[in-house]
Amino acid sequence: MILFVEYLHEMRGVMKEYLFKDIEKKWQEKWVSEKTFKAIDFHPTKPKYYVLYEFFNISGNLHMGHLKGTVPSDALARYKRFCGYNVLFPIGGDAFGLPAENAAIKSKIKPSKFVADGMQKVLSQSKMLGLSFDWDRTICTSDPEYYKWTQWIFLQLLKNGKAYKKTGHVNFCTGCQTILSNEDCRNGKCDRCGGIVIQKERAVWFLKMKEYSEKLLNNVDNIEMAEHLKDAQRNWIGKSEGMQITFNLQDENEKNVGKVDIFTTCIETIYGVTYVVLAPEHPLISQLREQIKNIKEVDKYIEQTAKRSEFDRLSDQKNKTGCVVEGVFAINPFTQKKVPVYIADFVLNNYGTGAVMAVPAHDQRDYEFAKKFNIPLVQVIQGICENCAVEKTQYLENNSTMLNSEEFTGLDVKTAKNLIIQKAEKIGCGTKKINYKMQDWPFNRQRYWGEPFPVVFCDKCGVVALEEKDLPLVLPEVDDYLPNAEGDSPLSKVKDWVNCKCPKCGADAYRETDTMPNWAGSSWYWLRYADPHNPNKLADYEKLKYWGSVDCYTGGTEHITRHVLYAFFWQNFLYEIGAVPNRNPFIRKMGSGLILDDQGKKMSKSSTNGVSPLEVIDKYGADATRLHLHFLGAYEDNVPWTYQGITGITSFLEKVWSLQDMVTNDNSISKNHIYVLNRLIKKISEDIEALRLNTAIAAFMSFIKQIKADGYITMKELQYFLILLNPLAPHITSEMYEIIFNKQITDESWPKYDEKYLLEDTINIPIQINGKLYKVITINRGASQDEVVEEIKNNNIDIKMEEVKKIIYVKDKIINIIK
RNA sequence: GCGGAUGUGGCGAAAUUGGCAAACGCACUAGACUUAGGAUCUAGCGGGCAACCUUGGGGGUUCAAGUCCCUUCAUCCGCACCA
Repeated sequence: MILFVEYLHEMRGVMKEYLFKDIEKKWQEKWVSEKTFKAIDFHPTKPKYYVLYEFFNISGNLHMGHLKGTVPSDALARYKRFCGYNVLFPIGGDAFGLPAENAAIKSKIKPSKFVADGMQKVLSQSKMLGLSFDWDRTICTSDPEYYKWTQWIFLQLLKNGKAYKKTGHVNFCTGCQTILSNEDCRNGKCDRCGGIVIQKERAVWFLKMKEYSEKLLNNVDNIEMAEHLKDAQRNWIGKSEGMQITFNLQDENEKNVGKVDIFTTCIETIYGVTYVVLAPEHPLISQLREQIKNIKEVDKYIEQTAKRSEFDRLSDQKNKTGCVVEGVFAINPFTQKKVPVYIADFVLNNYGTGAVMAVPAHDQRDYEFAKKFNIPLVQVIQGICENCAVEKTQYLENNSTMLNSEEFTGLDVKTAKNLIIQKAEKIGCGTKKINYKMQDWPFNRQRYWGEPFPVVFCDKCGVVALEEKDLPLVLPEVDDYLPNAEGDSPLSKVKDWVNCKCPKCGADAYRETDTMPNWAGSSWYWLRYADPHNPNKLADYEKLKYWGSVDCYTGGTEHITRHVLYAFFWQNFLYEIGAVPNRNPFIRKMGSGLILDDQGKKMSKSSTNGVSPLEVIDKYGADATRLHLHFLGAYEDNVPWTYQGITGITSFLEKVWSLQDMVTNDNSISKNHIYVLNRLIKKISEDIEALRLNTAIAAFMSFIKQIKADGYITMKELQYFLILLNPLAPHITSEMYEIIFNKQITDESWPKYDEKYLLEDTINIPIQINGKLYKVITINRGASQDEVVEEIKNNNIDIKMEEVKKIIYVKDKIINIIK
């Protein structure tokens, strides 16, 4: 065989050394300057494909976690381009809000400067990874051109009654000096700074997210995503079906003094109610001050509760506290019997109605509380439990018999439940009701670095929205932007900015001095990429229609119950006001695993255990870094970072490079390689589509092994191989393609495999005897049982056919001989 | 407490519908080439001298189980007094 390499050597001199630094730099510069990966709006022939990676949080350097998500999406984007798609693969920076501001404060640099520098830094670092972003679409949430539209969306929310300001009890982070949403709190601590979260009364902007619960659940159903992530979202939204029941309230003299609504999912236990509990913040308390005989004691308890941090309340679940409300009784609408009323902080004011009917015989929490306060219990459903309640799971599972429940006594609980519901509806004391755990979204922060609210407060006109033409309302540059101890926004000190004229009546007015949370800008950014520089609209409707929903969205699983739910909410809203053409923002969401350090701890920007990707790139090159990290484990799994094994990757790349020395001038696929090559095409296509880079890399290695053993690769085979490998290792393959084929690899298309070359004509088939492996023989594919048995005999395998009871033969798979 | 996952060599990990467990790589061992080897190449590499045994443990279904069912243990993650 004539080695093509001899010809090549004549043409271009001997094969050069693999100098990854020069090669990678060359291609990275070329891709940027030639705009190789520009997405074309309304491409005349190619179908669109939208790959999105969560944009960078501008609070530090690129870290390993970013590579975990960006590299597979980059591979997918490159693969889809080869497949003939017009790919949109954009990037940007999430630069407003607490993370960026806290990082800026820490490094003692003004947030605006910190963010501008940070943006440049992460963009240039992602260029060093060879990521194929469309750089012309880069956005940054703290850029006025961008946040103009964040403010615009807020205005639409306000105009459509989805935003309201209300004084309420909210999570307040003692570290960040600002209110937080429920989504920002973990175990009573701030998710950003780890500070203790307490409850504070404050005037807060809320977005009516709760109203969207059912639509969000619908989004969850319609997204392609790992089931456990969907569960996490459904769990967060927390739909539960039950009844809302009204209890009348009486004073000591049995005079009606009001009523209280309670929510229950266990109406079947209505005859077992022995007390009612209100949340300490429940408005009835202040309404009934005159009737409450121990109001001092009650006030004291309420005060105590307010002082307790959420963390204390949660860590003290076993030890229930409460206070009886003397002088007020609740009347069970089914029995007309009166039961005492308590307040206790285990009842949450923001769930259901903030009041519960307590059934100590059938609810463990009620049981513990009743025991502590010596409240009697009445068992109404059969079941055995010593020193505990007979709970729902038990009695429903056994469909137990009703007790002490008037006309329902003796029925099974499932039948009784339905009849009790009917009775409640008939006597008019209750209706079926669905409750959601998810709350409205507290949407302001008392911090400097965020989108200013486009509203003013006017003594005459109240809350007045700015006119759209006056957007963006630019955040003023100030010197003193640190949060203060009172938790007021730093903007309140900027008098000439705060004081303004009412856009409606022209009178003196003042601006909202809180800013929007960091989640605001990220709740719609994927839409902006469709039309990132449009000064007149958040994005042109036709362009939004063209680019459609994100086909594959990659990013961290920690955002599943926050960012992704906010994204659903805003997209639903924007769809309803006709601003966007789809209700579902994302078709498929892939949650990436974490990178762990050698202690098994998460490696992230905030921890000190991080290994910088730049350090690895510098030492081994971008292609090697990309391959190594993804060879360590599957995309959705957590993987421990290690340098161990990176030599396997570098020697693989050396072998790839040395294919130049083995290429023949044959422009067809050789017989020896036809099956392995076709299988490789299939494997790589499927693996990239599923973001399984680890097994794809293994397949490339196996292929190379075979090529090395055979000592040659044809031109055609090498061409295919380089295209297949390009999405994972773009630099080396681009360079080799140019050297050998004198063409640009990005102009090529993805090789197709032929079904008929996936299976070889002869196969190895294991022979089992009584289910145990005995020997492996080689037969023709599709051989019949008789032919296989014949072959076994020919192979001198010691089986006496008269002893054989049964033969189980799975064609082309296995033969099991039962003796 | 509720929900979810994971458990496979010395290590990272593979394994369509149940069908040859350990692909691919690291580490390790031996050999070759070398002045040299942290380079390269070749071979070996779950355990056991063997028959055989082996996917956290125990049980089951099946001709056949890492995969399905029951049970149990361990680790990790999410939610957490949600009425």
